Amino acid sequence: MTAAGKHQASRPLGRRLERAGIRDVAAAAGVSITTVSDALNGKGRLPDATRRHVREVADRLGYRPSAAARTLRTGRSGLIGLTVTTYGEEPFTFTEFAYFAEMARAATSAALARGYALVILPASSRHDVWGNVALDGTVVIDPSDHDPVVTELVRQGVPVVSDGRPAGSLPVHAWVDNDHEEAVLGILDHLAAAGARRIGLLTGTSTDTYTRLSTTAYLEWCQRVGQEPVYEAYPAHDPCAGAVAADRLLARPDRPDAVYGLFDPNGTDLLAAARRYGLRVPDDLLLVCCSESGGYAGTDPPITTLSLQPRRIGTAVVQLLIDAIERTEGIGPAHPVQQVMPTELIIRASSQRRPHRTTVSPPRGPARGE
Amino acid sequence: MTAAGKHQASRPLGRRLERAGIRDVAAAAGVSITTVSDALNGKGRLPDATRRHVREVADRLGYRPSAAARTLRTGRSGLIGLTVTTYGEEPFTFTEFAYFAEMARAATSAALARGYALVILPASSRHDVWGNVALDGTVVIDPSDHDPVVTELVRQGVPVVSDGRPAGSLPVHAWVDNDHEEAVLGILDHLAAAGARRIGLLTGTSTDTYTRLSTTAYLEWCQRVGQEPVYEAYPAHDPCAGAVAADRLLARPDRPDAVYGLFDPNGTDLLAAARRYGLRVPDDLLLVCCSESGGYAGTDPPITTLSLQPRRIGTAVVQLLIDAIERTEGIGPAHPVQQVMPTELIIRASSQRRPHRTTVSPPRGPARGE
DNA sequence: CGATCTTGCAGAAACCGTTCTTCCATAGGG
DNA sequence: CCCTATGGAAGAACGGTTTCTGCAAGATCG
Repeated sequence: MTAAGKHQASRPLGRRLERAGIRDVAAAAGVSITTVSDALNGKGRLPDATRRHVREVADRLGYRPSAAARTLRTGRSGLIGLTVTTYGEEPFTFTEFAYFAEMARAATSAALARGYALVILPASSRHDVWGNVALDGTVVIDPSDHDPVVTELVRQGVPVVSDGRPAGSLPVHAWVDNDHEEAVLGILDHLAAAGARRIGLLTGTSTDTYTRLSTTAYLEWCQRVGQEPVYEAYPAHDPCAGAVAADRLLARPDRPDAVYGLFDPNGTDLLAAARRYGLRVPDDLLLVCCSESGGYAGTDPPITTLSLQPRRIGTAVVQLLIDAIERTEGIGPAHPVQQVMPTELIIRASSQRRPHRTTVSPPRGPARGE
Repeated sequence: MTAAGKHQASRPLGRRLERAGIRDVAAAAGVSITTVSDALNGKGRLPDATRRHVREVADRLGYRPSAAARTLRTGRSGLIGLTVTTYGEEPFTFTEFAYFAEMARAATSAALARGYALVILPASSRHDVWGNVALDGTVVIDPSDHDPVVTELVRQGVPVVSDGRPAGSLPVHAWVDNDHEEAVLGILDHLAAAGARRIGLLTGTSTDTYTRLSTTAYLEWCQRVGQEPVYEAYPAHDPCAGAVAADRLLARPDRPDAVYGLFDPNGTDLLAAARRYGLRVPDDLLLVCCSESGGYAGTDPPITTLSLQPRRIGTAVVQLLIDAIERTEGIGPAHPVQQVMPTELIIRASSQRRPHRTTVSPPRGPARGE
């Protein structure tokens, strides 16, 4: 065959120094390329002797299959994108920082455990970067209303799973989120039970679902229990604005006697503001904030925090995504899979008026009666 | 030509649905594949009319060049690995967490700005993951003594730049680090100037260069000024051990009247311990810790921190790496490029004995005299 | 007017691992 | 004894891009 002849002939001169290729292994082992591939990937029908021999030769030659070639042929890169909606030009959000870090960590672990690696790709990336990397799927943290990148990806058939329920009609394949309403209601009830009469809220001005759902839950709760809402909203991506907002909240004439802060730094912000106004926590002011930072166990007083459990979420998101990727590339379910994860309220001194009275419960029985 | 004929003939049946390839664009535009490639990459000698036409057709077809194919051909993936030495099984270190997050953020930005994306790849990853992704280079944070992954990468000719000077004789292409000795000496002098008589150190048991250099600097300083060293070392990756070590340090009979903590959580750890022993900060105990957390501005009292400037380091590391990658693939300098970055001491109340006396400096002149 | 240079574009090799198809040989069944 | 089933392995196609080579035609120059 002319084609074959030409191909063979051109081989030697095209050979560069560089690493050993599959051909070299085949030649060294005295078998065909196919046999090498099959032996290394455990695929064909080969006697164990051949398999062992090929593996040994490959090892000796320091053979590493080319990731690029494999990706080209199989259409799988083993790469998962991790996207964060950005405020401003920085690739990550400042506000949910500890959250993001924890979540990313868990996601990385989970992906690695299944043989995938994570690529950090902020939504605001130059478009060419998105085009230049072959992704098997993408995790989107807190997708914004009609994220162009996400829509584009979905249109191209790339599986997308979001952390946080998608706003608008973003066609993600699945999402994972906390039950934010329930979490807020739980906190408000907790504060009310601790004796709060007027609970304030420190919230954000952005339109993401977390902020929106939490705020509405607060407003509804107020309406239900007949309390006038007392809240301050600030641009959550501005680290200084939080301190200012906390101050404003405590400076109000209708000053709350308990506050829940939606963002991580709100705990210290509020604590500092309380100190300025001579308010003792928890005696004059009960405090809770949403944070993943362990630092709140060591403040004076320790502050009750709501954990969104980013580790669980990160793991779940990646599992869902990889499931979608590996679901024979076939089209997934029409409706996105949705998974709601629990939150955890870590109760510390700042939200308990009585100074740590250990209540001994009765020996047995459902000690429910008051 | 037989070869050509065969190739052409086999084309139609191999065609799958899927996205438009470069061939489709070529056909639709009525030009050759070469022309399409050149037009899109601005490479060949083409009249602007052709270029525009091809671009337009490509746009209409929604053509996206295949990243895998490009990588295969050019040998460049546009991907940079970000590796963290791990303690335990988690992919990142707990202790330097804020540091890591900030650093990663800056590195991501810097990489993106130059058209690269970052892949998170813990050193402890399953080996197959490392093999399955084509990296143009790798950033290694805090490389351990003889990291097998790093040596392997270097052997393969992949550029490696490390954050933190490499221990042992790890053959990295470049490294970036702070001047840890100078930083520690600066802090000790600062504390001494604030009236400290016996400065203690909260340090780690691990052998990384940061811990080692900082500790030696402390010991040397002690020897120089004739102070008996007072320190406690603990496994820095254990979040609880820090609190215990802080407690031990302040429980000692030769209790220090000033402490520098090498790790991020040490500030709160020490503050809590001081509170337990009834020590007032800064009156009875001066405090400094190394941290990137802005939270220390809001503690009571605010704590003086040493910032390692992870943002600058992350940026520098990536710049160095990409320079190495793009240096015509040629062999870089024999000696690794080394770049020492400044640290910043953010002085707050915890390390100043006088309660914030605003010293008005004389109108002009080098007011240096005492 | 012929020779050389430039421009505009096409052809095909190369990249490299996987997969599809084909082929051989041997053993077992009819 | 022939046919088939199956284990074992080889060969070629494939994927999509870049890049090197090279060919025509028009432009320039002597």
